[in-house]
Amino acid sequence: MAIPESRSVAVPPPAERPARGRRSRGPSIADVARLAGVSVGTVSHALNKPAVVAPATLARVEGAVEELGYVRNRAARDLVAGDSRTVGMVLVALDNSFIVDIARGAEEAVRAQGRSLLLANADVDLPTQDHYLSLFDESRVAGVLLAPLDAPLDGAVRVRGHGRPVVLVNYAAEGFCGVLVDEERGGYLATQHLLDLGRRRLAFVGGPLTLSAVAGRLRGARRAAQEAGVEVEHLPTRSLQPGEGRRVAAEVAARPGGERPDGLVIAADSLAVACVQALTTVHDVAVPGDVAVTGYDDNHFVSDAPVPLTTVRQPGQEMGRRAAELLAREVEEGDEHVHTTVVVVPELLVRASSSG
Amino acid sequence: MAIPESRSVAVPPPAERPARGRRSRGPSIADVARLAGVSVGTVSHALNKPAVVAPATLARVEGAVEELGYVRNRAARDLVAGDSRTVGMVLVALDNSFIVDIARGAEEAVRAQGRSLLLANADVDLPTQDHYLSLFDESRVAGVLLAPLDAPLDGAVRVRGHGRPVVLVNYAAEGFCGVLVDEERGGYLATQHLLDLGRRRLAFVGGPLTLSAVAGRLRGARRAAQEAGVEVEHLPTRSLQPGEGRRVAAEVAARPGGERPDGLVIAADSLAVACVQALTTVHDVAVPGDVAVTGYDDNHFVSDAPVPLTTVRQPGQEMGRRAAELLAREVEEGDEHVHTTVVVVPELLVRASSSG
DNA sequence: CTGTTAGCGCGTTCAT
DNA sequence: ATGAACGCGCTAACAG
Repeated sequence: MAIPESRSVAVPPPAERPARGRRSRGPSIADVARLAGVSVGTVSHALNKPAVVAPATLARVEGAVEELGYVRNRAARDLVAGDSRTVGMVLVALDNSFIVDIARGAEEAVRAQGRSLLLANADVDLPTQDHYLSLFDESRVAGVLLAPLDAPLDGAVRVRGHGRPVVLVNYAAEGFCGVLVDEERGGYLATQHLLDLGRRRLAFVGGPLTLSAVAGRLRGARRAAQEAGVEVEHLPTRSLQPGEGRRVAAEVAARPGGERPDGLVIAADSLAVACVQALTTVHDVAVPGDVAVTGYDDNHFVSDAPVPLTTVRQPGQEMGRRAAELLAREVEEGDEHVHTTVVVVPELLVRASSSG
Repeated sequence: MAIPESRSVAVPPPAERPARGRRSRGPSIADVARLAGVSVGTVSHALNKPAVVAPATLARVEGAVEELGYVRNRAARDLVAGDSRTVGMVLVALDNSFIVDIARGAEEAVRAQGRSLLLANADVDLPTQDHYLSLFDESRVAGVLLAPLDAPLDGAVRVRGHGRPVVLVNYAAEGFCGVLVDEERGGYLATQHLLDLGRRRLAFVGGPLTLSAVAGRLRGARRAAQEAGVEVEHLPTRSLQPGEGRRVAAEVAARPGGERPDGLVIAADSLAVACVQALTTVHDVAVPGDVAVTGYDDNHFVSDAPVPLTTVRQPGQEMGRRAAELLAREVEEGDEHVHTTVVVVPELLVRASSSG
């Protein structure tokens, strides 16, 4: 009699390893316990408070960990612990040294707190910024540092609403701790400096004014000028790109001598370097002889530029550090926390573009 | 009769909220289920595959989520899923545009894969690099991208040993997928270019040669020269800092006319910009008239430099993208994966420092 | 379509 | 000093 077909078919052996492309889960604390001949509780103790476990068992556990290549599972640990020692930081972009300085300062301070800092690059895209904010939120990080784009803060508000501390860097908003740089003062310092040099026909170059930093710098320039009893003309730009700097250079050079500014307060180094280069090499206007120029940001290249550029340095690293400290405080204080805003002051760096 | 004291003491009410400084855990899926009047399974469905749940219940669940400010707990989700859609990237440093380009390319490609990219800055410190490698390892990320410092790869080897894919960027090592740039070719291109210009007394500036990238560029320079039947002198530097560039400039300028190189292949823009500036402004040596110069890296500032610098551009963004693609493949293929090294080619950008 | 339930890996009592 | 057992929040599998 024929064996029923359904029985004659060999049962496929259980897959030795997971399906193709699937990664195995790796050894767990239970595997370690089995190999070491102890219980999971003991392994956990050996891992977290080695002091309370007998040296002999400790050694056996360590041996098993080594042999198995065991790695602690952070998801499980965080799940039971209910909190995390990781801080998330979302950055508007990475391509300028100011932001990078902020990140480095934050990194240093966060590590000093015994925490770790994970960075996410929003790359000047609001949806991406919000994506990473949510990722950190869902990951239950201890807190979030955000150097946001100049745009609505819905994502940050939501995270904050979930009770997770969020500290803003280089951006002002109600309901958050924040670290700001005194933009107004930066504009004031640069302008004051040109006035001290005896320059009187001043222009502020930069835009659009929807960039709040630029608007602040312009306000500072106006205040300094007003105190000296002179005017500051505003030469607007559509962006902070070098091309706009070259355009302004041409515009300035084209004016008759008496109407041409003898001092330019420029809102960004990118703009300023291009402007100076165009002025000196194509329009035959001397810097600082005919026109003294200040930039803004102290980008890493401006001291090695053709005409080293006088500029306003923003203390990025300090800002990162302060932000991390504000965050730590907020984590510590919980609900009783009251928000604080730290304002740091920029610094004028005098170089050849204005020191003639 | 006196009531026993132990009974007369009012029992302290259970703490309304956790102890000071402790953060509450926030609402869980169970809270949502309770409020919506459904089971946790249904909530999970509503969250993950909304299609299979009745519109009415879906709405109730969404309402409850909204009202409670519920946030998915990624630790728990990853724990049960056993895998993660996050990729970790450890960067040797953030302060140069090449690395940042790599990070941006990687970010873009990783997002396109439906994954997220988290960055960690090692800040040129090996323990920090290893710390973040372990963090990602414990977090069970899908894989790790590493742009490492020029140092032993123990940490990466360990992570790899745990079965987690690690792709190296800008570093060569056995047992890993990697993306490299052909340094030798970069040196060759720059040197060939100067030879095409008719320059015959060539020098290569840079060091130390323990930097493998610098050594490769020098090899390429030597090969190009050999093919043309000329020699390349090596002018070593102790670092790639601008100061060393100025030092070399002085050294070159001090030589008698006949012994002075008429072509400089310089191993880094930082060095080259400083060298050119010193040559032209302090030593009265014309560039490219007396000496033609090439740099390396295409740092963002060299096109706006005094004398715009001819340089070798490394396709950072492409490298990041390729690395992310290699990683995705390795994640996909699991154990059957065989390591691949992608070599991308640099590109010569001719500018004024050599185009006279 | 919805409810129930069994783990995922770990830290933590509480006994022993 | 060690072990057993519970629960963190969630998904998947299955039962209804």
